[in-house]
This record gives sequence, C-alpha cells and structure tokens, in this order.
Amino acid sequence: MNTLPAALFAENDALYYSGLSGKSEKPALWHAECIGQYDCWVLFDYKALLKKYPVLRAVDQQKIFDCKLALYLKNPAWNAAGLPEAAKTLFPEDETVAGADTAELLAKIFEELHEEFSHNKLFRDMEIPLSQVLCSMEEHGVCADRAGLQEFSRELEQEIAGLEKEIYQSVGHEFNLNSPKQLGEVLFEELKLTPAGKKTKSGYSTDAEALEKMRQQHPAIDLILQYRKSSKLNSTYAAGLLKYIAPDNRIHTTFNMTATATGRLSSAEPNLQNIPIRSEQGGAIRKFFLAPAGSVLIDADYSQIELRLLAHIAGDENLIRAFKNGDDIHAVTAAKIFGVAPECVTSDMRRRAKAVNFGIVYGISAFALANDLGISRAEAEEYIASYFATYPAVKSYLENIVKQARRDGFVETLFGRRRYLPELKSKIFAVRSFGERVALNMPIQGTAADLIKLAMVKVAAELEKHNLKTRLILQIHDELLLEAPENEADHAAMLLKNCMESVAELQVPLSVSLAVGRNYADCK
DNA sequence: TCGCTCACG
DNA sequence: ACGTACGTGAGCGAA
Repeated sequence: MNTLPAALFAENDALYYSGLSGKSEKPALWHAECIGQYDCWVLFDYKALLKKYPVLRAVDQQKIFDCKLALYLKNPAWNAAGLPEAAKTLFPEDETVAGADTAELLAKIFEELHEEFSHNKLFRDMEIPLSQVLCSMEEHGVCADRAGLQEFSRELEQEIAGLEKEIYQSVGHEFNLNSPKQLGEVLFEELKLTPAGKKTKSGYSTDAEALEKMRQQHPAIDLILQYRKSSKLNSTYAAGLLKYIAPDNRIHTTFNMTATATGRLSSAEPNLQNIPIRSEQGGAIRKFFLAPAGSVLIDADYSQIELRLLAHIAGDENLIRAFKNGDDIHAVTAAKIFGVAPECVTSDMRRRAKAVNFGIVYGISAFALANDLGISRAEAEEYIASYFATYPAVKSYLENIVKQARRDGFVETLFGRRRYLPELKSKIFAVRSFGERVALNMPIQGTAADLIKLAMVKVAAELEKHNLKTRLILQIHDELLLEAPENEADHAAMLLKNCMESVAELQVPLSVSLAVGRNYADCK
C-alpha cells in the first residue's frame, strides 16, 4: 500500500471497497501489490474511474494497468461492458469465474494480460494517455445554446404537425407515420404504389432511397420524405440534445474507447459524432454549439486521411505523387479513369471517381459501385479495372492483404492494432466476402484512428506545456474541435495543425484544414 | 429486444 | 452463381 498516494486511500476508502464489492457494471480498481511483485494499479475502465475519482490523476500513468483496454487491444471483438463478461470472454472454459469477486477477476485477467500489454506501445503510449485526455474532454463538455435549440425545436414541431396534416389529407386517413410497417401498408396496399426499393424481412423498404424513386407516383411521398427529415432533426437533435444540456449549459458526451472493431472511438449519450452537416436544414443544428463568451471554436480536419494512408500503405507511386503535388485526388483519379486531360474533368466525372475512391477504401465490389452510381455492373467493372491500371500498387496491396489475412487470421494497422477475421473461413459466400472487405478496410480506417489518437495525446500535452487554456472538446474521427480563449486562438490553431500534421512521417504529407468560428456552423 | 430508418466519418 | 459497399449510435414501433 505504500506505493499509493495517501490521499487516494484517506479520501476514497469507498473507492477501494467498491472495487471489491463486485457490482459488475461499475468500474473497478484494485491494487496489484495484493498479488505480489507488481508495482501497479490494476483496474477496469481507467477513464470512468478518473472521472469518478479525480484523485486517481495523481497516480503515475506508467503504473496504471487497465484490463478493459488491454482486452480490447487483445481482441476488439471482445467488447466487455463489465468485469464478469470480460472474464468469461477471456476464460470461456473456466467455471470458477462465475463465483469470483471483482478482485479475483481483476487478478486473473491481469495475470493473463500484463506480460503482453504492460509495455505495449498502443497500450502505454496511446490508449492509457488518451484515457486522461478523453476524461477531460467529457468533463469539459461543449457549450450549447439552450434557448436557440428550444426555439428551433418549436419551429420543427410546427412544421411536423403541418406535414402530418397534409399527409393524412393526401392519403385519406390518419396512421402512425413513424411506423414503417403502417406506412408500407398505406403505400403498397391501399394506394397500390409500385415498390421501388429492396425488400426487408417484413415487406418492402420505405427508406429514403426507395421513396425517392417513387416520388412521381403520389404527392404524399415528398411530404413523407420531408416529414422524416424534420422529425429526425427534432427527435434526435433539437429536442433530443436539449435533454442532455447540463446545468453548466454544456453537453457532456461519453467517448467509448472499446466499442469499435477498427480502433475508432464512439460517442454516446449523446452521440456528438453525428451532428448533421450534409443538408442545409440539418446543418442549422450546428449554430447551437457555441464557444462561450470570450472564446472561439477551432475545428481541424485531416483532409483525405484514408486515401493518404492507402497511398502510404500500398506504396503506390502514382497515388503518392498526386498527394505530394497537392492535387485534387478525385479529379486526378477521374482524369485517369476516364482517360481525359485533368483540365477536361467534368464535375460528374469527379463525382464518379470520388465514389470509386470511397469504394476502394470500403473494399470495392462492382455490384455495390454500380448500385451507388446507378450504372451497369459491367460499367462499374470497367471503372475498377481502370482504377487498378492507374494505381497498380493499390491492386497488389489489396490482393496481398486478403491473402495475408487468410493466412494469419487477422489484419493490423500500421501501429499493430489487430482485428481477427474468422469470417474468411466461412462457407457462406456473403460472410466470406464481408471478411475480405473488412481485411481491406480495417488497416486503413484503423490506422487513421491510431493517428488521430496520437495527435490528441500530443495536442493535449502541447497545450499544457505552453500553459494555454485552450481545450480539446470533441473528436469526430478525422476532426478535432477545440475551444480557445480569443487571445490564444491563433497560437492554439498553429500548434494544433502542427501537431496533427507531424504525428507520423509517411510517404505522403498529412494535411490539416483549419476553421475558426463563434459556433460550430461557422467552422466551415 | 429487434428491425427499420437515418444522422455522421 | 453468389449479392454487400466500411465504421458507428439514437429514436421509434412492434413484438
């Protein structure tokens, strides 16, 4: 016990004992000295414990061993909410696990994992330090305009009520518009409209893509589409976010570090990684995310990070050259695919090339590309063939990574984060194909996730080193949002951009675009 | 609890 | 011939 800060025990006896009392979903803490030679804290969910017991910040990070994070690095498919689940996952055969208390479970898991992860770089230099950064971000939160959201929500409610009325008039009776089942019955049985979309288990799809195609068939369709948009906007974002504004006028999300198969973070309660931007009506929500008086928001985006990583990982000279030149990558790809001079690329050609680029990162198939672009499969195949002719090293990389994944049973990021792919052994074609696409995608998406995590740790350390009051507040996969006092905004912005761009030396430059504004909508 | 739908990167 | 684009979380209705 003498290795612990006295305060932790003096002030937080409850901490120690609650860890032992064994409520499964609660974060748990245990001191490894109890099991002998290890001078470290063994715990489950470091970030949650930091939040609950701020005094834990006084403990040297090097002496922290978070079983939750170690398990996640061992296998990201093991997303255990609590200790008992974690133990069952790690020791599926072991029946003693069921009756064990928290301390025993922690000791068992620790003994299994400490050798592999105590000095692991992802664990030590990325996830553990990131826990502290994320904890601060969650505690700090993002400032929200309560009155503005209330007003916006009222407007949406009025619009929704009007649309409802019009729709009921148009189809002749009332029904529950929020029920896909009832909507399907109205459209396809009563009104006898021709389904345009795919089938679902319970009937024909009424999703936006299907309804778009049916617009001509009935005047209610457009109204329904608008109803869906407005009601989503209100229920999830306007009224939805209002519920999360705390007394400090800020929204405090929770970042989950062990939720995804690729190494990305997720954000929940509320999810602040899916705030609308693509539509004008939706983007209005961003006006209500504010910088407090005297501060500004700084938004930094990695541009094309996944394609840059593809260039680096595949080592494709043509792709690398394009990024070194600072070219518009979709336009360059369009010129090559369609065999025209770069200055002759039309916006439609660029749009198609962009879809091909996305497809490559997702694990391309002619079927899906054809569907996305509304072209024939044969045509999509030609696009893909031209793409591979243009970027031959990408082609061989994609072939090799799948072979390697079949051989090893897993794929990895540049930093060694692993994802196992049992799907590759499936006898079912669709399952196997899925495994192949994941083998292509995970190293790229996962490396991007690794890079921004490292950048966050670096940015937080630099801000502290320079005694700046600027704070990280959100991470949205390839984007960081900061809150900066006006008088240090320029300094913080430069520091941020430099940190993000220099986080790794690759064969292509990393490029970060900055935007500053009084609210999130102005950061464009 | 699950399926559908839809918001984001 | 097969038939899915990769990764998430939330709200809602229907069991």
